[in-house]
Amino acid sequence: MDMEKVYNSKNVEEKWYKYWIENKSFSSKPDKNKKPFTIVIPPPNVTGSLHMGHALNNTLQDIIIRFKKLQGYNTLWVPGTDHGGIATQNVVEKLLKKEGKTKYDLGREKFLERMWQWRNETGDIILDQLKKLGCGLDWDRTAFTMDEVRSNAVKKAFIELFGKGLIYRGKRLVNWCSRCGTALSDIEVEYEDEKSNLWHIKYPFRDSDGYVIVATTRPETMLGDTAVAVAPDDERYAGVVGKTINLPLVNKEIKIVADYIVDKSFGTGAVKVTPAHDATDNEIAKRNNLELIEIIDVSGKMINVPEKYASLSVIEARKAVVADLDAQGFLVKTEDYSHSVGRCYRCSTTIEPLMSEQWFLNVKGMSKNAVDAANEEKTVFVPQSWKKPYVLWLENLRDWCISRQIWWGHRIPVYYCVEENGQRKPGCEPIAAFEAPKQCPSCKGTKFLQDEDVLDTWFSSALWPISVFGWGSGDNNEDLKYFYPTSVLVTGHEILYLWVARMVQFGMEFMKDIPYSHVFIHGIVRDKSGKKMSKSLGNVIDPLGIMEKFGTDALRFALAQSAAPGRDMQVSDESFLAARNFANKIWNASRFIIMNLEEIDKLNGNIEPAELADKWIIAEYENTAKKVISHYETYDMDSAARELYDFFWTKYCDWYIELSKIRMTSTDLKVKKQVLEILIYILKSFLQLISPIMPFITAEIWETLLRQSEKWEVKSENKIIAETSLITLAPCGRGQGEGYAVEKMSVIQEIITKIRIIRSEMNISPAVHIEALFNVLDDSKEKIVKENESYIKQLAKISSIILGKDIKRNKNSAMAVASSFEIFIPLEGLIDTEKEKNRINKEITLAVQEKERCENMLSKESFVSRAPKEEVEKMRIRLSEAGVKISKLTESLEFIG
RNA sequence: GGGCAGUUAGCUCAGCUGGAAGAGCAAUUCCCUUACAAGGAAUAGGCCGCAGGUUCAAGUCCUGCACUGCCCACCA
Repeated sequence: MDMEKVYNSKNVEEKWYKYWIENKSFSSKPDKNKKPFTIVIPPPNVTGSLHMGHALNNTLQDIIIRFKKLQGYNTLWVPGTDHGGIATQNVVEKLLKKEGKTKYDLGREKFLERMWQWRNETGDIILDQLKKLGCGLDWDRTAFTMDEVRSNAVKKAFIELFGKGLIYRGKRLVNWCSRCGTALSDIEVEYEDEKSNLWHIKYPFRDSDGYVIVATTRPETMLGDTAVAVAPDDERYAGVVGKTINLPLVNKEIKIVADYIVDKSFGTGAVKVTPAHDATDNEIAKRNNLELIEIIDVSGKMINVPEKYASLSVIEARKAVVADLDAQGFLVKTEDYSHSVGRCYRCSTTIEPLMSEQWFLNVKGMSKNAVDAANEEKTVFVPQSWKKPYVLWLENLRDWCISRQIWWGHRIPVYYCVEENGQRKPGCEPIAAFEAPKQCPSCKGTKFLQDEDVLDTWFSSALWPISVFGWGSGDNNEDLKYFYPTSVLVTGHEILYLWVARMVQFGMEFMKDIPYSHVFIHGIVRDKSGKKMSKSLGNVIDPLGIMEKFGTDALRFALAQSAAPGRDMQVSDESFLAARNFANKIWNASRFIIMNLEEIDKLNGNIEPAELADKWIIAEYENTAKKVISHYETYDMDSAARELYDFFWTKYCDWYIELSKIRMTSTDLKVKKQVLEILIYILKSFLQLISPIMPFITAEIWETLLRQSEKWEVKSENKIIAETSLITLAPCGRGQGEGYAVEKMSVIQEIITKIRIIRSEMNISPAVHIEALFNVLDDSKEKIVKENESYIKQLAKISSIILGKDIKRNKNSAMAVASSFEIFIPLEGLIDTEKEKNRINKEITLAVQEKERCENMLSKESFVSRAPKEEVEKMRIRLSEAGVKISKLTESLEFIG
């Protein structure tokens, strides 16, 4: 059996993923006899390349899926990608630009061909990267939001909503990105603070002297002003409401109106109203029946304005208007001012609110259903704190602008009956249908044109949990019945509204049921200094590089370990290094055991705890397993990872394996076999428990271990760790009732530690075995030491032990006081008296502090009378132990002289 | 403006329903002890953000404040 001295992740990872794929380890079909556990992946964009956020998100999902599989569920994790709408179109447009072309040069059809070509060539890269990450996805089910099945779902959804009258067309103020040339929904706008100015402009009355001063951050829009608004209760303007103003530069008559939304404490208390280019102003206009003048067009150029400003860009117009206002004496002052500006979430271009004819989805009913589901705890948030903002958002939702003026996406399935020349016939209703209708129901015309717009990419994303199971393509869908609703959605909070809320809305609308019962919201991965990772900051850690350098299991473990639900995390090379070291520790502990199996006959799995350490490690393990399982179930991956780390390293390796060496070197193979059975039982259990986090290394060790311990006579289905049920869920039971083992063991551990300290501080070489004498202070503990002398000898390098009462200290010896023993280490010629004095003095200081603390507490009548009896008793014990310690230490100090 | 997190060792973070401050990394000392130097044994390092309150007892519960970060908002 050759195991390399250091864990080599590369070969192992390739080997096992290939094995899993070949054996269809991740595929799942409806099975009435098993409970399903289902996750659908948040589909990465086809433009995506695996970043830390993906790595975290998918590692967490994989941990859940693999854990649930161990628990015996019929698990399914559905993979797929999102076509990514604007983002993807932008990428291809950039490529065209390098060739000196625009999409218009190609035309819609050729451009889409180009898009598909690009998608087919590069769109699956991220899926391959998920394979490297070890994700147990059922690849036969790979879905794409624009493939045929998903497109059918989109059409079906649109047609249904259209039929119910929930989708409608209207001209409204929308968020417009002039670079992308499309409308955006409210949440696709990102606000960012920007330094700018607040311009104070004089608006003179038309029929009398005087003026009002308005303050604005957008002076150019004054060209489209149709009113000035003031607060109804603003005394400064009490007399002027209803008066007319002569709009400077335009020479147009506008009214002064009163509206509650105006905040009299801001600026001058008077607001210029540009209904066609500002959301608030638009509402003021509606309430006051104001005229709407569009002065900015879809390309961001000025229109319907005096000739000298026409066709200027917004920024140019701003400069010109400010200059002219100033020249004509209307500009009162210019203040520095910082305010937030909306930007396109895909290209960062400043968003221009403008009037546009778009498709909207009325979301009121759906939102209410989604809110109810949350309030009835049908959708449970982890952590719970996300429920409130989620509900609040849904409750204040405006209708969703679902049309986009781009080409890449689901074209709106609405057909218009047209004349031969392509003109829409005014009397005929638009028809929503899967395909172009044959005949117009009203005019019997046969020529149709499809709507030019495509749907918001999030429309198809919202259908994802049902479309991946084929909703919209054929009836009697077994998959949908069996797997829907899914079990949990795992996502970062940045798409809670953009995506999560909408899936719930659509799920309630089309399936009358929530899409998932749990929403597990994890944090964002940040860099070492707490900054969000981004290409522009250059602080990105590439997960692929980490996998290459430290191994995939190390990456996964490090991510799991810092993934407290709902909290952002910082990762750095050090955390991956530590995880890599842990993987290596697992590897080497296993290697030690496997090496020792060589001369042993096959093991049968009979566990017979023969001595204290056996009972202790079993008790410790079962305790750990209980906690870890509960942590997995509550998505506390960080706690699970930490618990496993601590158990394995500090309990199993540092103590149990070290102690097992006593029996391991025994010439009696029965003794050796007995301890190996336990070593392997614990190791296997541990490997299973941690396998959801570290699937590769555990699979490799599992196989090697079974091959060696059972001499290949292992049932084939048991070879694969992921395909066995969790043995830890059925503990052997030998650890039960052994709580005392933990206590007894701690007596031994304390003694060993005390001796180690002496060795370390006295600089005694580990090669030198020394003598130890124990003066028993507590009779009840004497037996424990007597029975387990070998442990002390082994781990503290003691050659012989003398145990008894009234044992006195030798000259030239070091001493220490453990809770129930005085320990003497004779150090003829080795002792450094000064050092020993210092050490004992230090101990005394600590003990005195302890004693004072206890006395203090016990002297308080309130404590003694009010605290629980156990606490008072504990304090008394502590006091007496401290007292003994001090007297023994002082005694020995005097002894040294 | 509203809401939500966080503030514990030099760094990254644990500390459950209140009862003697923990881990990893970094630092110091000693050790290649036949699983592992990607390791072992030990050491040092903390007014647990600040101020009050509840309690016999507060890192832990309550209130206020400060700072940091995030989300939301009709920030002219």
